[in-house]
Amino acid sequence: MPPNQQQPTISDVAQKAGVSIATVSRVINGTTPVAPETAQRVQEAIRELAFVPRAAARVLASRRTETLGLLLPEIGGAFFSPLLRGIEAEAQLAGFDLLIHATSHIPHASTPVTHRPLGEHNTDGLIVFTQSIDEKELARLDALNFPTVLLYQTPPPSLNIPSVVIENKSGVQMIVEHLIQVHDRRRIVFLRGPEGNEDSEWREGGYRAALEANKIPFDPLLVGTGGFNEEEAQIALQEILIDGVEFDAVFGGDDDTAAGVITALTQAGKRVPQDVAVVGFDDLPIARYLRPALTTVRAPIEQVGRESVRQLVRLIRGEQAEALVMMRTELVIRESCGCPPTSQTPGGNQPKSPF
Amino acid sequence: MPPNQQQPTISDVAQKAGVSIATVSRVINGTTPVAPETAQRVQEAIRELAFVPRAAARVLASRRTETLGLLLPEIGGAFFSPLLRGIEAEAQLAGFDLLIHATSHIPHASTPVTHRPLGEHNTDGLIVFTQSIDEKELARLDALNFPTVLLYQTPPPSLNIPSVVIENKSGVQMIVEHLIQVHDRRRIVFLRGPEGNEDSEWREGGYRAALEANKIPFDPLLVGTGGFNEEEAQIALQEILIDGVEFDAVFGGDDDTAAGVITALTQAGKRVPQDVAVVGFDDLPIARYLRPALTTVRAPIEQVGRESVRQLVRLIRGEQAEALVMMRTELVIRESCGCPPTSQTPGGNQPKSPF
DNA sequence: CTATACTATGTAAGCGCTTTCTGAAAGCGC
DNA sequence: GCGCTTTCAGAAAGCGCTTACATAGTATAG
Repeated sequence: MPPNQQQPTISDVAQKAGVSIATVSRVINGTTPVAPETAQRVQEAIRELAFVPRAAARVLASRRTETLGLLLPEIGGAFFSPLLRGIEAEAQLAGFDLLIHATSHIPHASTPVTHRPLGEHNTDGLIVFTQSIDEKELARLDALNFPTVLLYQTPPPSLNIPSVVIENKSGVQMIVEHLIQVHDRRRIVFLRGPEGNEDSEWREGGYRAALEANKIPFDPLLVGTGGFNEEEAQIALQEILIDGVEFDAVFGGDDDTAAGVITALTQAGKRVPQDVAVVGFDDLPIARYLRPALTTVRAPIEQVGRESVRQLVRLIRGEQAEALVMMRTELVIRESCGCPPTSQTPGGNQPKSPF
Repeated sequence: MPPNQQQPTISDVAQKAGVSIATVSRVINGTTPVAPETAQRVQEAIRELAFVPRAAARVLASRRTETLGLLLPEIGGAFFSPLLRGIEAEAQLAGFDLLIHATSHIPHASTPVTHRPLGEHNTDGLIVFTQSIDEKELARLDALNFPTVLLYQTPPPSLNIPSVVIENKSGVQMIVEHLIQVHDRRRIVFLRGPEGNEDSEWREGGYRAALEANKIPFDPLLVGTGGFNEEEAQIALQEILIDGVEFDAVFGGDDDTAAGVITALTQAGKRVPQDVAVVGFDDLPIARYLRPALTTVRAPIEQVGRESVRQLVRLIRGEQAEALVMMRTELVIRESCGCPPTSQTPGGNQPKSPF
């Protein structure tokens, strides 16, 4: 059954403490000094009645929601754990609640435009992950001057929305040059991410730059599409194998891609890294568990999340935010590139959940 | 800068459409039939003004938030990805928004009791993950008759809150008996989860039941604490090795524990599974990547999430919810127990993220 | 001792919706 | 045509807070 007893309101507290509701409000919010003795009485009344202010009423009256919205294409997947952790932690630090919405569900045909799950009507600002809303909606938010920060995506040219991204190109260039210079690989396969994914394009840029810097011609036969997805990558690599294309290394677009690649290679009887070196991008937890352990580029996912909240909070406070924050990436050498195993404790370099 | 132009309100729409605000409200909510022609005019006005109703005002007036709250001890960690996915998807299906809050941050000393992040003041119901709030708060919610569902935790005896859990005991018994009967192991280490964790207690029950059913005496020397955490488990197992306790198998309390165990064993020069068989619980994505691939118990984490939302929605609608839903678990045989490798595609049995 | 300035608190006007109540107009049977 | 029901729409009363403004009481200065 639904809640039966009527919740206490601010008037109940006021009555009990023998003050006006304005005073109760002031005690709760600390907006205006209240005589210590009065405050004390109010606090007691609050405690005795177990009074919790109705959020909707505060929001309506104050026009502040104290809530941040996060828009994602989906919420599962290893990638989102550290991202969510960072965003949640930083939001909490700044005193904001977090409302999360995954956009990629089948929309009910009946859903009217008026029922937007997240927006200016219920949050103070929005963090928008790449590929979660369309450009039109983005333009609307921009026109409204509504605090918005993009994640893993730069704004469309016409819009002026701050964005937080990672240094894809130089990170990829580092790792591909490692394959070329340290391991003497020259026929390096690259598997792209999903269509239209900005990270993927930058990573391809890094890949090409590395080739060029080492005077290796770009060969379109060596490029496939792994969709940043393990199964898709596995299939893509199998096709390349069937086509008989020769190669001695693979740069998967991300770690999931690399995982699929390793599976495909192993199944085809190729040894990793002796026959084919494999490297990824992201340094997800699985990178350490793959055999051989995956050489990859560490992207500070949790930090990216935190940073996006920081920028958003600045926007909400009416301060200036950085137009673009690009987070440093870092080469993580393990074994799948052909380097010898390190003495590093296999299980000791990532924060883990107790569950 | 903050939003500058004033957002349109329901009155603007009413004026533009030449009707009263009541009519606009009726068109938006479909609560009362409105003449098709009038509705049309209203819809147009809404579109032209890009009107989105202020959530706070609706909530305040209607006393429904259409929002579900999720309370977690923390939000990172591989375990939470499928859980969040399930909860988010099902909440969306039921037409609820999702407000998420991780409780385990360092609370500001200044945080007043009146600023509860999630509760009856801003949600229609709460999903409470184990170890995220204390019994007192739970009792308060129960006394309020506020729709609440427990996750991975049964209610304290005095309270009557529905709860969704997994079948720990029989799952564990299956896997431990597999070690005993199929692989002839008799000295099996068990590493407990965090103090007070209910799952861990049930898993210990399953472990003991398996021993008993096979007439193997329980040996306290074989029990340690892994805290459902990779590093802690690694250290715990190292200590058992140092103590010189003899054993031929390990049941980690969960998959993370098993990962730490495998690391510790490998470092100590033990072969898995020849010298020591290792099994886990949960079937997290990493289970497939460990070498040897981890034999474990599959817990339908995503389904648990979905089910908890379903129960909660029933509660919110004033319907009866199941006092306890216990989800089936399932044995997943891979290689770490000593079984031969299967032909199963290593990368093909878990939904994965494209990122 | 009065004018001035605070300080602590109360009064009351909304915030933008939903919903109950009411009434006008239209449809219906006879 | 007359009273009845039915349909559609408006008026207005809140929902439970915040906050601008008013006011009483008290301290400070001249």
